[in-house]
Amino acid sequence: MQEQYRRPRGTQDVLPEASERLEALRRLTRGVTARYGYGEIQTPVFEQTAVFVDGVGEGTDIVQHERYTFTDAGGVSLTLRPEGTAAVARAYVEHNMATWPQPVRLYYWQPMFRRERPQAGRFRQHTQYGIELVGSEHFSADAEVIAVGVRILAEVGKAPQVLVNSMGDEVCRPRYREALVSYYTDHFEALCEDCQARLRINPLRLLDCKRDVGLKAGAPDIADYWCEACRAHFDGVTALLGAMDVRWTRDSGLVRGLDYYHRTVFEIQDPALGAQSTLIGGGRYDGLANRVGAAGRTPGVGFGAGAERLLLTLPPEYGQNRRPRVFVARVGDGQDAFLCAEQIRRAGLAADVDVMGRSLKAQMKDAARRAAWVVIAGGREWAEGRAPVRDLASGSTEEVALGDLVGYLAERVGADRP
RNA sequence: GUGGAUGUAGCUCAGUUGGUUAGAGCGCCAGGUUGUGGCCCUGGAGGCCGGGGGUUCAAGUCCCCUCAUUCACCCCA
Repeated sequence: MQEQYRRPRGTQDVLPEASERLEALRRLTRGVTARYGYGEIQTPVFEQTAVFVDGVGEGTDIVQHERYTFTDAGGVSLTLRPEGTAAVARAYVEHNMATWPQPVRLYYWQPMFRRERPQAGRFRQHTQYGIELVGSEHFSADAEVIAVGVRILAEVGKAPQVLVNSMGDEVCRPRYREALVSYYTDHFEALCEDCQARLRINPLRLLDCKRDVGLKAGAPDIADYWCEACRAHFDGVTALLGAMDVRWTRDSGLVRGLDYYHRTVFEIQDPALGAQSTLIGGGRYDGLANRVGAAGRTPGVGFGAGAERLLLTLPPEYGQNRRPRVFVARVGDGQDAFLCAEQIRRAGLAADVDVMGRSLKAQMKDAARRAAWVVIAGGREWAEGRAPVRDLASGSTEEVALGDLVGYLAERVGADRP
């Protein structure tokens, strides 16, 4: 086959079935989030490039290699949104949300763009659902955010395991970082190529190495370097998780790649996904708002969840509640059928009608694929004020007076009406 | 960006040591039933065998390049 035009690499056409799944998930997240008091925010698909460069951090992969950046006709550098938090922080500052009653609870459901090499569960455009709890420094805010993530997964039938860690703060992180660098510098020769680079660029990520040759075990643990405040914060968060019966484990190697993270970081994974196992990832970002122009200290916690990735872990029937529809089959010229379908729709039910000019037999065949009930319009019975209504599941046909037709169908299609 | 695997009909695949007009199942359309689906039967549409180049009398089959998909690394949702 000759295909001249193809969708860009790593993007997807969301066809009706997938669309329904996505929409079902969106409804679910919206419902859960609303119960926790979060309001939706929608930010532009693109921002001034500086929002992400300053917000996410110059040294991160996201801004270094994965940006979709362009210059518009006015010479302004714009970047397609690669992640949600920096944009929300920008909006928080721009709209003076610091003057709103604190904390401010926001959630978003938006497409994100990163120029990565696609693979299972990783796309160049994906939909991310995320929440941000801005304005509270208290550990219970972290626990609430994690609870929302756990709740979402529980509602789709998962019993999630939460990985938590603390990256420390401006007091203790530098001390730890120093210890880590000195430890790995002593073992420089044993490090893989990537890790030798990490040592310079982002030493904390050394802990992430998957080709570790046993160095990790002897590496200093950040928990031993936490200052009193960070330790208390971590204990507070995990105590609340425990009290909620959330299964959590501390992962001393869990570090997130974005510069704005501070103290709590967490991930919720699903091993079914292979390499891209992180369903939800997030943490606390107390300094972020300042990076994008906030005057005072504006703490915050949040997470992002990949919608398509989450869908990959759900059974195919998720979100596929096929609603019974009514099919109006045509006998004769078709005007009766066409108008009958209109009547049914006006009553709030879903109805299909043949627009192919097919034979009755072909219409029946078609109806069997897309409907649960068939009304035959325009024939002998119709002329006498009745219509045969066939139940495709049982195969039985009943004749219904035209005046009662809509009511008859409404009663049977009932709760399944769209 | 790096490495591996895979590209034949809408889908899943077959195509023998390179050899005439490239096949199957499912799906789709129509007919068998001038007014009735699911089973069955018959017929039909639909392929420059991902693209380009090369070797050969001859290439879906061999070689090179390229593009795409996919898995892993990297990174992340």
